[in-house]
Amino acid sequence: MKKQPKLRLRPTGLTIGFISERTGLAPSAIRYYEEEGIVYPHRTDTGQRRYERADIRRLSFVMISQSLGFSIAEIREALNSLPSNRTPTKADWQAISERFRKDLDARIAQMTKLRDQLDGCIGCGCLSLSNCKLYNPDDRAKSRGTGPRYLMGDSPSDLAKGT
Amino acid sequence: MKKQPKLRLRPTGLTIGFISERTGLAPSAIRYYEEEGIVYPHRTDTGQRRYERADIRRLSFVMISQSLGFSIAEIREALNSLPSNRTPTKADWQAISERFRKDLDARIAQMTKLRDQLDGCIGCGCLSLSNCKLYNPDDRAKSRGTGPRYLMGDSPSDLAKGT
DNA sequence: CTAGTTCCTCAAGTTAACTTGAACACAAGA
DNA sequence: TCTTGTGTTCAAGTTAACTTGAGGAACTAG
Repeated sequence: MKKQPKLRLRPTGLTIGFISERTGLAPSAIRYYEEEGIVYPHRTDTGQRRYERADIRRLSFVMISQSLGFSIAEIREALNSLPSNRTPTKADWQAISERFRKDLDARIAQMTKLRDQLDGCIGCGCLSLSNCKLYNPDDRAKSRGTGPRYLMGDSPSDLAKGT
Repeated sequence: MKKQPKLRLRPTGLTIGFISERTGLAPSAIRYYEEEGIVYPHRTDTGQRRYERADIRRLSFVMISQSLGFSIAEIREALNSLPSNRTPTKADWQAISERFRKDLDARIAQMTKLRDQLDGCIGCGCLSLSNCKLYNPDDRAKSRGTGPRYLMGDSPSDLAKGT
């Protein structure tokens, strides 16, 4: 039932379908990543995308990073630190991994702290008070959420007013 | 310049503006939480919402939980375990806090594990291989993301086919 | 009583990270 | 050659968690 992948490679490079199979990403996602400046395939004379082997690793890194909670923007920024003139080496990848590791460490520490405060604080009377430790804006996780989520004193209007 | 809050309470209950000031939530957010089944204020005969003091704590819990990464749906589910016939006690709140703590513990452990694998794995040759530990679906953080994010073998079509 | 503030509803916009669909071009195999 | 199978673009839909705006109604202060 399963079609043999057949290494669609043609002298020009790897097709999007091939990349899709190897990474597990949908072609639409891979095209989206191109719009987002994460991969830059070249085109055949008829306009089809052709990728390099290094792009598989690039996209794999994206997937892993996302599962760790990083946004496309953060990932793009990190990838920009890779050399553009040559294929990234092991050391190049480890350098950017290091940055993410630090961020991860910080987030783990913060969550641990919040978790420890949760037990003591949730049942206490301070829950509605502004001086509760859980309310300390510094201790709050950065809003890694979705839509317009302008948490206290961080609204666009405030920024516009230049306060 | 700042208006004295004046405890807008009226025999009927607390107004949305008062709740908004105490929690820091925008009135629009509070109304949204009502749609989402998180608070159920009663109405005056002219249709205005009136809240109880316990709702402040309820909403505070929502904010804390969100900062810990829980979704509205999860929070609503947790809140549903609170007694509806009486004002929740300290013990009630601690019970639901306990559930979230467990979840937090698990997430921290998972992130720690991923972080530890990241160093060794990011630079190795396995990044593009399907047997890399970082690719193990079980080890992947649950997609807590936003839009349609049907990660490998979890597409709606698969579910529809009843696989 | 009138002005100003607060509240109401409902529809539509926002962000992120993609997916889905239409309409069409190109490529590969029998 | 003819038919699938892939590939391309572009517009629009999706989810979550809200915000913004329009157009009114009601409460409060002076």
